Amino acid sequence: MEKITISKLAQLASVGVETVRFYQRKELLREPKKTDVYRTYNEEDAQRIIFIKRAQDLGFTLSEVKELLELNTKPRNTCAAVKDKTENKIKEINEKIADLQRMKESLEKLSFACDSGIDSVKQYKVQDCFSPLMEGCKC
Amino acid sequence: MEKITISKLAQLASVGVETVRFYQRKELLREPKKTDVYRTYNEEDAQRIIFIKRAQDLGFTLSEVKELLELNTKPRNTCAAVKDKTENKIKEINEKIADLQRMKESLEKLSFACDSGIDSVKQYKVQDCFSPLMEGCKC
DNA sequence: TTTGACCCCGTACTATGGTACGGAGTATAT
DNA sequence: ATATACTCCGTACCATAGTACGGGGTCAAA
Repeated sequence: MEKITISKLAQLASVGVETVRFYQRKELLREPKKTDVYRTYNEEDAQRIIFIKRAQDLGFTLSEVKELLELNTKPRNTCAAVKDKTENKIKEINEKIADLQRMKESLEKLSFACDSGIDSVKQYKVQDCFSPLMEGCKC
Repeated sequence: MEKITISKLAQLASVGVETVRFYQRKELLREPKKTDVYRTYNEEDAQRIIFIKRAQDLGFTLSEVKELLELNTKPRNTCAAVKDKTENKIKEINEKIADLQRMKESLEKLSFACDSGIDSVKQYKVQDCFSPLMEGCKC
């Protein structure tokens, strides 16, 4: 098995070398032991970076991702604390999904309006179109 | 009806005055006519800002939000073009929802593992926990 | 042994989305 | 008429998430 250098790791995880170094500075990724002069990584490191990227795509910030990653790796986290944080993240995700669903419905309405011709689209103002997003707003 | 000044607008939309000015510079918000020396806003301006904020929360960048807002306001947008952009946004949203759903399932697994006690949680490594997120990855 | 590709490290620069600051004018209440 | 609160404008600064750069060391093949 070949040694995984930083550039190989970056390649495996589809990020830049600088991004790997950046994640290490931010303590999102461990600083691997230097067997000789150079750092040697393993597959878990690659998986970790891929995880970070995915979570980021879902709208989590790097510090939130860090939290997620630490949920079950820090020994001081009691079972209850882990469950608590996890449940909070689930709630956040549920809210995001609900918002996206509303947004989607609005866009579908707009798309449908497009089928009936330009005039009906013109009548369909932004504020009307996205009104489900504005629910509960009294301004 | 009272005049809506910039600070009132900011208050209505729960943002800072500087944010309003920033959105104007970015052309996300119109520069209102100055009836006298000061700018006077209306309720639509407030709704627009609230919309921007909501869309942002869903993971849209300001330039994406701008696109969304321009979907049906620019007269040059033909019906077909509007529909096209709209459909693309719907696809994006569907992908985001699917990702969030997977993430949620993973977190629910973790939460469930917590119920069985600390040992099973400890055995539940990050990479295992979030494995649904890693599907289709061969590294 | 030298050339090219890679590594190390620190520092600087970029874009996004604001936030703050400072000097000047205006509006209003006392 | 003067305080103070608000407006205007430009510019500078901040955090986040990288990206680039430059000077040096190392390694492996020709």
